[in-house]
Amino acid sequence: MLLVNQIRQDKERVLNSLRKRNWKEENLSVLDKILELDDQRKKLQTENDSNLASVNSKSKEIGSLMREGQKDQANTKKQEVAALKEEIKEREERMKMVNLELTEHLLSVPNITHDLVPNGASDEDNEVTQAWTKDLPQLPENAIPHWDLAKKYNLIDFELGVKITGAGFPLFRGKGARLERALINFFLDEAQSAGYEEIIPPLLVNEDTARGTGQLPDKEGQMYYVTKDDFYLIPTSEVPITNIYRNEIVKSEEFPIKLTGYTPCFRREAGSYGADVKGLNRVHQFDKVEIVQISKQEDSYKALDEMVKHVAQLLEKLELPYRILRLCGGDIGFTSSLTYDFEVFSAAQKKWLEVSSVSNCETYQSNRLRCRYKDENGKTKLVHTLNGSALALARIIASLLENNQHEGGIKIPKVLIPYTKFDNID
RNA sequence: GGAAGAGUGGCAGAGCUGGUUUAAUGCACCGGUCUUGAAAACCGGCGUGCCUUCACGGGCACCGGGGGUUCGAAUCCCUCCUCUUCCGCCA
Repeated sequence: MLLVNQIRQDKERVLNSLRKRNWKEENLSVLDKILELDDQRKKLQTENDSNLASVNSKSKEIGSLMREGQKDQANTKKQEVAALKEEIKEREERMKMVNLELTEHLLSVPNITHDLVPNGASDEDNEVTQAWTKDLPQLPENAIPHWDLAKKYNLIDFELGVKITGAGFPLFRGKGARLERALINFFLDEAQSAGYEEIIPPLLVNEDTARGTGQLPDKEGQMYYVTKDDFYLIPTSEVPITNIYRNEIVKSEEFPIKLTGYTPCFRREAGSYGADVKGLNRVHQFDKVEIVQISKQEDSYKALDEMVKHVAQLLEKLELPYRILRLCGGDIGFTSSLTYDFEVFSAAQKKWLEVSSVSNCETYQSNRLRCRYKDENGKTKLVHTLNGSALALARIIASLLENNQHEGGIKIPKVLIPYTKFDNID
C-alpha cells in the first residue's frame, strides 16, 4: 500500500506509473479521490481531537469540583460533556467511513514502478535483459515431455495425486522424490553460503500476516483457506518469512537481513486451465526455496542485483539454459517496483518456463507491515522488502527431465549428484 | 478440550479499593559535567502513530486485541488471543 504522502508529493510519478501499468485514463482520478479523502480525514481528526481535549479537561474539573463538594457545578459540566460526546460520536462515525473508503482506494493503487520498467501490455513485451546466447539443447524428434518421462521412470504419479487429493497435486516417488529433495537441499545450501539464514516457517498463516504482505484483501481467491480456524495456506514462504518483521523497528546493526526458507507452496490457481497446466507446468502444490531481503532504502537495488546474480548462478550450476526478463508494466506484480523473471528452456515442450521471480517491493509491503528502521539521523523510515524464488522446484524438475534425457535414461547434473547419490535415472 | 492465574514503554517492575501517576522506580541506551583517559558520581534526554505549527511547541490515541459502563478506565464489565500451572488427549 502506498503512503498518501507518496501520492501527495509525487503525484506525477504515480500517474506515470499507473499509465505504465496500462491503467485507463478515466481510472486515474482515484488519486485525486484519495487526496480529497485524506483532506477530509485530517479535518475531521483536527476537529475531533479538540473535542476530546475539551472532554479531558472538563472531566478533570469535574473531579476537583466533586472533591470540593460542588455538586451543582459538577453536574453542569457533566451536561456540557454529554453534549460534546454526542458530537464526538457522530464525527467518529464519519471518520470511520472516510478511513474505510480511503483505505479501500489506497489498496486499489499498485506500487510505483521503477524507471527501468519497460512499457508494455503483456508478457510478450517483457524485456530480455540477459538472453541465452549459447545453443539450446537439441533433442531428437521423439523427445519425451516431462510428464511422460515421469511416468516412464516412475518419478511422479499424477494420477495418484488425483486419487489422493485432486488435479494439480503431484505425488513424487522413488528417484523422483529423491531428486526433489536433492534440489531443495542444494538450493538451501547455496543460499546459506550466500549468507541467508534458514527459516522453517509455519505453512498456515493468520489474517494479519496475509494482509501484511498484501495477499489480502485482493488475492483472497488464490489462497486455500481453513475456515474453521481462519488460517490461510501459504502461497509462498515470502508471506510468513517477511512477516517476521511485521510491526518491528529494525535496529540498524541488523542489516542486511537475508533469510531463506524452503516450504511447499499452495495455490488455488482458480481460473487457469488449458495447455499450460499439463504436468508440472502449473500445480496447486509445489516446493520452493525462497530468498528474502529486508534492507535500508538506499541499499535495496544493490540487494536486488545480488539476488538476481544468486539465482543466475544456481541455474548455471544446474546447467540449464535460462534467460532473464525485466517485467514490463503490463506484467509486473501489483506490489513490485521492479521484477526480474527467470525462465528456463524446457526442451521437449520447446517452452520457456518461469522458475523464478525476483522483486523489490520498496516500501509497498513495509508500509502495510509497519516495518521500519532509524536512519543515521534517528528518523524513522520504512524498510524496503525484496523477495525471490531460488528456486521453484516443479518447473526445474520439468526442464531437468526433458533436457537431460538420453537413450539410457536421464542424466543428473554434476552439482546434484552428491545430493541424489545417483548420476542417472533409468 | 477442561480448570486456575497472568499479560504495563528495550528489559525489569509499581499502579489495578476508577480522578495531582493520563504510567512511578530501577537497569539498559544517548548527550553533558567532572577526568590525562576510563569507571563512578551528578545533570539532562530516552516509545509508536496521527493531527496542528514556517519553527519552538501544542493536541489526540495507544498499558495483549476488540467492545462496553462512567463526566473520567491501565484500574470495573463482556469477548477474543497469548503465556504459565494443573488435568485430559496425542504425534
